[in-house]
Amino acid sequence: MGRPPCCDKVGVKKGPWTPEEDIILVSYIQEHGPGNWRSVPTHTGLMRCSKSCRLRWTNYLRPGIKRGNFTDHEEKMIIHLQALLGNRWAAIASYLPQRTDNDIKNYWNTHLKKKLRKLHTGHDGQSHDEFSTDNNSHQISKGQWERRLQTDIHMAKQALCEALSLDKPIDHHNHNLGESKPSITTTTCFHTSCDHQDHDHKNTTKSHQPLSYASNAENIARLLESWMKNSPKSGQTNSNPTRDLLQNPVAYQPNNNNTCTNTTYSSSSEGAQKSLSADETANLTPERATSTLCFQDESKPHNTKIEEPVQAPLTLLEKWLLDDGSAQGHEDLINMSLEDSAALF
DNA sequence: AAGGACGACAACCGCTGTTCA
DNA sequence: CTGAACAGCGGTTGTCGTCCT
Repeated sequence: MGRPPCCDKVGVKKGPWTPEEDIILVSYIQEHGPGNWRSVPTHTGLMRCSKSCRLRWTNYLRPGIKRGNFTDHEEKMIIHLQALLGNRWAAIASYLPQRTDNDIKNYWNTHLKKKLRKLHTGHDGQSHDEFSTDNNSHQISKGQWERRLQTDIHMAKQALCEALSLDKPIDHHNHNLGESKPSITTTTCFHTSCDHQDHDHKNTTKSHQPLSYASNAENIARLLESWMKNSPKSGQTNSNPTRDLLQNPVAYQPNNNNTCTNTTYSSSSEGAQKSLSADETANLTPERATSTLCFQDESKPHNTKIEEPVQAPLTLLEKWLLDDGSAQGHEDLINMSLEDSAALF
């Protein structure tokens, strides 16, 4: 009955990951793709819990992750999305495909919370901080839940309508939906979202680099750099894929690798997609649809169920999601003042 | 220069919903 | 149908680096 245990707690290593472990993990995922985390520790010999492996991959090693400084644009996105969605970091992260929920959460807790508190204190001299859950949550909770309920109903209706209109032509921006393998579009997608996100931040050089696996190679190169510093000789134990990767990262771009299919790698950015419901996906703007659809995860079967709707019932968000001229809506959202977003609650 | 305070971030913990044997 | 394991998520903690006194 049931499944075999995930991992026995005895002898499981904790704490920071070493570069060696990272490389082992990446090598393994290179060959087998993400997913089936349970088998990862046994197959790799890593003394880590499968959960830890998954987290390490999703939060740090997977392709397409942008690390380091958040741009103003991203910052504004986070602030407004947090106002709309609350602390639903995964949902927020789905709007920032290159950032992980953990990253966003950390950034919020360390930077933005403070920044906003300061800003609010500066405004009227007293700190009524809607972002510290203590003060305001009681006041807003009722209305918030009512709105959420309304949205749930609305989204459910919408999903039903869409489900019933089967002959309805597929939305122009969903042209990728039927494709089983997103393939090289991953790169394109990243470019698209990059270009959009960094519209006004052209001096953020890294974000314009080709992403797909190259981005991961960037990660690996980084970790290897420190690894080499620490223990140069241990590199000899690497598996071939890793060495190949290090010597020729381009060879590990999805198209060039037989064992690692396009799907495997483009799918590995599950975090980017995971929180989007079918509805959301269906209503995405072209660029967002492209950038998210190519993150379909093979390890995570197509999610046909209706996930929880975005609990941002607000016309602005709906407009953003639904409008043909979504770019404008997007900008509206970004340009919305903090007071506006706070006023939504 | 020392050490305490603080900030940043990676990783862990615990809970919940889903999947599978 | 049941229960164990998986996967995902948000909150919290631990550790390391930097700043300040």
